[in-house]
Order: sequence, then structure tokens, then C-alpha cells
Amino acid sequence: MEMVSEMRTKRSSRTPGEPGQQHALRVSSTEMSVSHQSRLLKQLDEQRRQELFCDCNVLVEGRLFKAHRNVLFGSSGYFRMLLSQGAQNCGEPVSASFEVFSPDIFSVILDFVYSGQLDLTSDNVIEVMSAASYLQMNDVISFCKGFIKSSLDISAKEDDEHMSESDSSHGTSTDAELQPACPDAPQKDSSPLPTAWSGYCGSPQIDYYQEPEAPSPKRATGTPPQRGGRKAQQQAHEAEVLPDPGGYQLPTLVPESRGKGSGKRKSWNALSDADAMYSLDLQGAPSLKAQKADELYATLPTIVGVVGLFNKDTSPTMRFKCPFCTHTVKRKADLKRHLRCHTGERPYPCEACSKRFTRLEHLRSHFETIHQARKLVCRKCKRHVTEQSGRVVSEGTRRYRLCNECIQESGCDSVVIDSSDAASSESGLFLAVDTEEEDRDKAWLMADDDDDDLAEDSGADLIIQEVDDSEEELDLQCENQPVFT
DNA sequence: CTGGGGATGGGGCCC
DNA sequence: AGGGCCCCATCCCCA
Repeated sequence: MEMVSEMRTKRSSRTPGEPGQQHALRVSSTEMSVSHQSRLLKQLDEQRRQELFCDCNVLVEGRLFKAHRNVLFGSSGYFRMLLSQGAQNCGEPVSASFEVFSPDIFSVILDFVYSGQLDLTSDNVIEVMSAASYLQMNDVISFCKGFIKSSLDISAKEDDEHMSESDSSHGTSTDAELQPACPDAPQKDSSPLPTAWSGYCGSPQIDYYQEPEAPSPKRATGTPPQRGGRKAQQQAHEAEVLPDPGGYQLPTLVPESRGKGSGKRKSWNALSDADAMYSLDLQGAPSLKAQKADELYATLPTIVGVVGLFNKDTSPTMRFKCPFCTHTVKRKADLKRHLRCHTGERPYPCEACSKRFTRLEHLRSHFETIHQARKLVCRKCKRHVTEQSGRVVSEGTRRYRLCNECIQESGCDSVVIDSSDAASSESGLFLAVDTEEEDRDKAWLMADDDDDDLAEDSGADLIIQEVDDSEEELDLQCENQPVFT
């Protein structure tokens, strides 16, 4: 191919003046250009390997890489910034040192820079993505995201096949169908992901992964929107400002962790593209969501690399880095928990109002505050109430206590007085049955329809009678059941 | 418009 | 490793 191109190039350049050659010449020029670029890159790669004309030294955890500053400048935002700052002393070689990623990872990235081929595997994709984020190489990040996404897609497809057809022999055909058209695709049998990556390898221009056009609300189904306008606007802004993980800045310019600040509440509506990538699906069918999230989590030990952040005076501090943002945590469990804000997984549905939560404790807190009246305080006058001086009332799906005076003032029209619940709250939830409390919580989480006593005492059950869309909730109960089994 | 309080979500960390 | 608690930030509602 290259030879043909070369020959054509030569021929056309020899006969520029012949009639009818204008169009042919233009086509040849394009091919020549591509060929020329390819050869030039190849030549530069050769020079790099022979350490010829290299004017940039990159030290990664003690290993020295030599490269050309022009190439690095054109490939990485980080180097662009770095080299721009030192542009005045062009004659001297530039040095950069990294300890935030390993030499192997940098080698993969450097190979990509000089060849356009990214050697991704399930083992290195997260670290490559992390390093690419650091180096501000958005194309690499996009490929990594696509790689991860396709791994999920493939997992889902495989699961679908496994569910529909019990015969395991179809697994090979699936793989065959997904085999790459690109012969350069990395083929590692041990990796669960490699077949998916083939589409990207060697052809970085191919936009295999379609970025979501706009941040999509995670609350596609399920919980009703509670936070509209202002939040949506703010989060749209966040999505604009925080295209994580591609939106990294130089470490010196941006705090390493987003902290408890502006971006914290983005999990519901505003998502980074990576967030949206996962969350859209994950908000759909809860069982599928959990399944996919589980698949993602299952890959954590290999796919989510351990990032060593080195303290200068102490031993290396091992931390787990979120592949979607800059956040790092000490424990993998915390990372798993954190990932839910990216995946959109909400495995804990409230059976009373169908709102879903990322954590059991949040669900419990929600249920206690919203659907049970735990506080012995009158909601209106804030005075302390007892069993005698106040009662539990329900308004919509919310329950709270009012003192008898406030109940009389508000009248029975606006609130539904729920004496049975008051009794249950008093007798069971506060005093005598504390030990059973957890079991009850778990019991209603398990949606145990056989337990009549539970149904009587459960606030959820009482509320379901009041809410219009109870059928939907019952469906949700059935739907969500597998999550807890 | 503003401030207070409730609800919610996320991080750190202990058990 | 998971559950749970505490703390804090943010959002929303309401007076």
C-alpha cells in the first residue's frame, strides 16, 4: 500500500503538466500527504528509538525516556504547558519527571504518541487513562473510556446470551463476531476486554465511542425529580466545566481532589461524559444496573490500579484512584462506594416512595425521617411531645409528630391522622423492640410479603395505601427484590 | 430576597 | 470488606 502510494506520488509529480491530470494530481496529493505524515511519524519514532535528535528527557520513576519536544508538545496538553513555559531556552534539552504513573504506562502512551496505536488491555486501561488525564491527552482518554464502555457492553451482551441460551458453546461465536477488523489490535487471551478495543487501535481518528451530546439526567426513571431549575442549571454548568476525566489541569493549577465543594452534588443530574456513559444504563432496570455495576466492580482489583502517592518523608501511601475523577481514597471499599456516584447505581430503593439511594444508611435515614416519625418533637411548635401529648400524622408520604394543640389548629382535613402508626411507633420503634428494629428494616427491604405482622407495622405499607401510584411501587418492589437477595 | 431548617449525598474513618 | 457513624456541603422548601 505504501509502495503503491509512493509510486503514484512519484509518477504524478513527474507529469504535472499533462492534460486531465489535475484531478488525479489532487487525489495523489492527499494520499501523498497521508503517506508523508505516516512516514514522518515513523521516522520520528525511529529517531526516538535510536535516541537521535531527542531534546526532551522524561524521567518516570527512575526510568529515562527520550523524546522530541515537538512531538510531545503536539500530543499532550501537559507538555504543551510545560514546554511553553520553558520556550525561551530552546536550545537546551528539557527534562520532566513523573512519579504519578509507572514507566510501563508512560511507555504505552509514548508509543501511542509516535505510532497512533494504543496498546490497551484490561490491566492497564485505568492507569493509562489516569496518566492520560494527567498529561491532558484527551484522545487517549476517549479511547480508554470507549474501551471501558465496550467492555461493559460486551459483558452485557454476553450476559444476554447466557441468559437466553444456556449453551456455553455460543461464547466463542460471540467473540468471533466481536473480533476486530484491525489486525493491529492487541490480542491478549487473558484479558476479558481485548476484543472490544480493536476498534480504536491504530485508528485514533475513528470516533467509535459517541460522546453523549448533553449530560443526561441520572433520574431517567424511578424517583421523581425533586430538584429542578437552579440545580439543573448549575449542574449543566458543572458538566461544562468538569469534563472529567479529560478535564485535568496541571497539578499545580488545580487541587488534586475535588473535595466537598462545588462538584459534589452532581450525581443526580449533571454528569461528566464518563458518568453519563454508565449512568444512563444503570438507572434503567435496577437488576441490570446492579449487574453492570457489579461487573464494573468485579474488575476493580485489576482494572482500577493502585496509585502510589509518595510522601517525601514517609513510606509510600497507597491510594485508590477513581478512574472518572481526581478523587483518591485509602480503601478499595471506599472507592467502590464512591464509584456509585459515577455509575448511578442506587441499589437501595425506598419501598414507600420508590426513591433510590446509594447507601443503606441513607435509605434508612430517609425512611426514618420521611416515612416514620422518629422525632419526639412537634414539627410545628418544636415542643417535645410524648405519646399522650402528641401523635404521628401523615401528609403525603411524609410522617411527623404534632402535639395535640397543633393537630387541632391545623385541623384533620390537611393531615391524615394515623393512630395505628403512632401506636406502632411508640410501642415498637422507640422502646421495646429495638433489637428487632434492624430485622424489620431488613424485612421490609426484602419485601417479604408473607410477613403479615411486618405489613401491619411497616410505615411503608401504610403509606402505600395513601399514595396514588401504589401499583408502580409494588412493581418496583418486585423488581428490586433481587438486589437484596 | 433572605435566612433557617430539613433532606440528601458524599467522604473519612472506626468497628 | 462491609456496615455504620459522624461530619459537612449542597439543595430545596418555607416563613
